[in-house]
Amino acid sequence: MSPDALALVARRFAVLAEPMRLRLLHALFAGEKSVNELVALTGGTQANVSRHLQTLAQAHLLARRKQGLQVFYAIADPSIFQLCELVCGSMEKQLSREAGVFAR
Amino acid sequence: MSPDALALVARRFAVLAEPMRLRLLHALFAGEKSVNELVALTGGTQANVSRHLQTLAQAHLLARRKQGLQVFYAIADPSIFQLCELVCGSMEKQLSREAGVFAR
DNA sequence: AAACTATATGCGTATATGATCATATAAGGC
DNA sequence: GCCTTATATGATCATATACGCATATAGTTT
Repeated sequence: MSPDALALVARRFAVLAEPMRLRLLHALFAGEKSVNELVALTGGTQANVSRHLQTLAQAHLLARRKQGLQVFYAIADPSIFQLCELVCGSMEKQLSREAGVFAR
Repeated sequence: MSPDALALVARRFAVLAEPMRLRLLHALFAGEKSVNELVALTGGTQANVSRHLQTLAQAHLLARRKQGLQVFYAIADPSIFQLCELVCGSMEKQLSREAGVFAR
């Protein structure tokens, strides 16, 4: 495994390592949304949401589509879905005997 | 998705977002190894390797086994293998037309 | 017990990155 | 052209964390 490849994989994980970005991805699971919609759905500030969307787009996880005044973002890398399933599944197992954070 | 759950998933990704930790996981793909072996394999300092191993163990990704003077670490969460396959596969697609970082 | 080996940890520093505020850019309506 | 709306970005601050050095702990050998 070359150092370059390692750095790229690490970067990919780092992009996924922020709660607000996970919130945004989760909100986009249902389909394409505008920045304003995402601001409303996540409860973040406009500036912060915009920045995180840019981070996700630069990582090629989101696609950006401009239409008039609005910018629409959508999930561009379907492997995200499997990734989340995998991680959530693994963590449910780990926490199965502890408090039911994932339960409800 | 509760904020608690999001924070936990984000934490899981953060643990995987460091090149040295990925190096250690990669080295452990072949099976259990002592800290000294991992120091030799990764080229890191003993202190740094020890710290990263602790981080991975606290995240329940590695199991720790003490035997005499040595401590052996091994992959405890098999979902790691699928995770890496998934991410690497996704990135190969993304980079397929660019420089062959993953090629060789 | 003293010396040695393997591993872990406290501390200081450098760097990265997230949040906020204010402002800039871009596009549409008047 | 001017005003409004939607989004992006520059500057700053606060926080997190990786690394290196030195040292502590645990276990072995003699």
